[in-house]
Amino acid sequence: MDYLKELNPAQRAAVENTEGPSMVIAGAGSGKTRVLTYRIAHLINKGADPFTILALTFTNKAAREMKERISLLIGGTEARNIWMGTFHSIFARILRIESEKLNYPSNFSIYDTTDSKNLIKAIIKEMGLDDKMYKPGYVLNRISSAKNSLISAKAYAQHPEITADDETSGRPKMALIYREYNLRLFKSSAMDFDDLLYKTNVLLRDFPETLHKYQHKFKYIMVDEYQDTNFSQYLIVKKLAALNENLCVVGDDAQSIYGFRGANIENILNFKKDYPDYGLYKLEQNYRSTKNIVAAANSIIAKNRNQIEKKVWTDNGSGELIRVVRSLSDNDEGLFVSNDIFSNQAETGDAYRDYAILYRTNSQSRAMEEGLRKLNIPYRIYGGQSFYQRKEIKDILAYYRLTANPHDEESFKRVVNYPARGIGKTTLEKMAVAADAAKVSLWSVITENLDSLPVNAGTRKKLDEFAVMIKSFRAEAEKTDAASAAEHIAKSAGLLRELYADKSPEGLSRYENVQELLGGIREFAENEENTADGEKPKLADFLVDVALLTDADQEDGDDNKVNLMTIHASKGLEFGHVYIVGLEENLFPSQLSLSERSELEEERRLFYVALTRAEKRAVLSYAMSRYRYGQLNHCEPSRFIEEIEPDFLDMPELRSARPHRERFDSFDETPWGGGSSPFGKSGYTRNTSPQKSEPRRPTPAPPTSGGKQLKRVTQARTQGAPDADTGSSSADIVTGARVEHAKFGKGKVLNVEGEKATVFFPSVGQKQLLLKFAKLKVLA
DNA sequence: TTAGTTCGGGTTTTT
DNA sequence: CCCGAACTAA
Repeated sequence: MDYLKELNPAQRAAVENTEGPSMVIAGAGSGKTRVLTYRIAHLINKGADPFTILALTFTNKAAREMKERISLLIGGTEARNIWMGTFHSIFARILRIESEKLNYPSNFSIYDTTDSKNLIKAIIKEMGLDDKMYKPGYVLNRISSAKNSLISAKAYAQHPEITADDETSGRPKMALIYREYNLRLFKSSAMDFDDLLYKTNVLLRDFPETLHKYQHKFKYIMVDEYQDTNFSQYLIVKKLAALNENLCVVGDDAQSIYGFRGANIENILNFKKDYPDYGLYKLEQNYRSTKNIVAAANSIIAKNRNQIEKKVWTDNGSGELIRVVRSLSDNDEGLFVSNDIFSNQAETGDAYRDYAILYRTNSQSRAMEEGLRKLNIPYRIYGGQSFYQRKEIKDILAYYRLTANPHDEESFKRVVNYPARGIGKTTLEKMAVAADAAKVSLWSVITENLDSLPVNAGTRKKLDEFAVMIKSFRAEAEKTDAASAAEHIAKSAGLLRELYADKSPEGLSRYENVQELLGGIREFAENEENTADGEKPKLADFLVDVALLTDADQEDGDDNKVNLMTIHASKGLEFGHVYIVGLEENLFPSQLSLSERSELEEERRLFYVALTRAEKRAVLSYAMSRYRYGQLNHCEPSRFIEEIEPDFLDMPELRSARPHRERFDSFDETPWGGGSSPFGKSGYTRNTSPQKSEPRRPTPAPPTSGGKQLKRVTQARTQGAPDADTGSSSADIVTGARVEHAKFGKGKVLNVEGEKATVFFPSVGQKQLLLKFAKLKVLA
């Protein structure tokens, strides 16, 4: 029991009180994972059977890491038997066991978001609805929210408020789409992500003996990241825990960032209603970050209204102030951050893997990547387009899925004519009509009713050949292991040949990706953990989990690389040095969150999460202009920067000058700084400014004191590659010069300020252009 | 039926 | 700017 000594009193209480309901409120960096792992280890040490422990985590990766840590604590291989995983993967597993109760085969497919959207798209088309009104993404969101609130298609159609909503928004057919969508999923023997939870609820509701079975089985239940659970998940947990009530939920309301996906903070706030005699444990000591970071984070989260009272504190040193830096553009931001990592790394000797760049949206990674590449800094991007989302991977997996479950409509449609075998749109439409009329799957149409399909003999033959091929794959997959079957199918279907033929760089990378997938399957097949009764796993076994894997679940490797990811993806991680980039209004907080207080608060929690990832150093960065839809936009610094107690910030540039005597706000009409604006001690410039709620920030101050920031930016630029070829050197572009622009035609330069020029074009009027991007040709 | 091209529309976050 | 979808030519 030595390990108990490694815990502080609060942690230890949470670990030792294993009986009865308890809630652990764990501040950022307070050793939440430690508590969970020690608690489970403790249970096992006290004699609990690992098979009776259910631990629900947010990601597969979290589950895997926790298992490893538990193994280290208790030794042996027992940890392997704990039921630990994400809600989705654990209940998919249970649903496969109990599938026949729900009239599903155990090898049902799992549709990912893309599959779901495609299906909805097809339905909307078949119903002859306007796809501008009924956007697949919107429709899926709506259905998803319904499912996560356990509202069936029938209940949806009868719900007065919901239908009224749909009516007024001009989408009266929503309920019908929902019904048809479910029907089609069922016909395909498929479930979408939300079904995995929804159907589990149905199972536990309609089959009391099954509920009892699992209530008895799971004597101890633990839920990580409880603040991110939705109603559907909440109810599953409540039902399963009802018998023993040995339920321990762990979370932090301040880190709830999945509200958009139906997560419900109320679950945390309401815990005491369901379990009045619960034990409450607050972990408030932060072991991760410096005092400055903890205090800054506290000051930010204090702006939120709804929260459980707690005070996170730390014994760690004060550390550096949090630096705030500004760049001219998104590209400059990339250069600055890379440069700063480069010099800081050289100075501290810390490993590259100790650095993270966090952003709000995936699209921001590009500018960062470019900067890092220029300095030859190794980096790794998490998320973005997940490996499993890539077209070539989805294609090959569709073959595997179809092999395991030929009724899978989305997989069928994806591969029936890939590689091209002359089965085109027209044929597919006829098949869809036939399938709908007979209320069967597309597969049934070509295997059972092919003769009645109104197509010519040639097409019929092609369809039959396709069916024969898939059947042969099924036979192959039955008798050999996953790796051999996977390779056989990839080859026989003509996929590998197709990809190999493409010698373009993208084609090459697609081929490599497929090889990587095959390698992964080989590894899976050789892994002893997956062998059952001395037999190597089958292809179907590989497919069970693959739909639920995401990029974040891929092996980390020991690569020493700078980490790039969205803030969402960074949850639960920590890094010595954290750069939070793109801190601009409308980006972070996102434009879409500004209308509602609750959503703005979620953005703020997101910022809190980002900041609390940092151990010793945090840098906040924003740019003054950024490309969006290929267009340059002016940006304002994020309100979150202002919301931090200034005592914890090192923010020279907000008090000092912008580079040169630049004046970005175009209200100022004076061409070039004749009066050289005396540090806009408000009053001068405020006239036209369309003030928002916030007071206007004091405009630029003396050029001289801006040295620090200025130097960084320019240095970044010079250290990067020499200016991209703009046709003519930017030196020629001076005030008064006549220039030509590809789009706007001829114009006259009114003003040049550093990177930026104001040019007048007779065609479109006055334009602000960044010299680096606008390929201006200087006319004699 | 397919391949190649233009066109229009879209970026929040993910199991 | 980048992608997919619709459109157009073989």
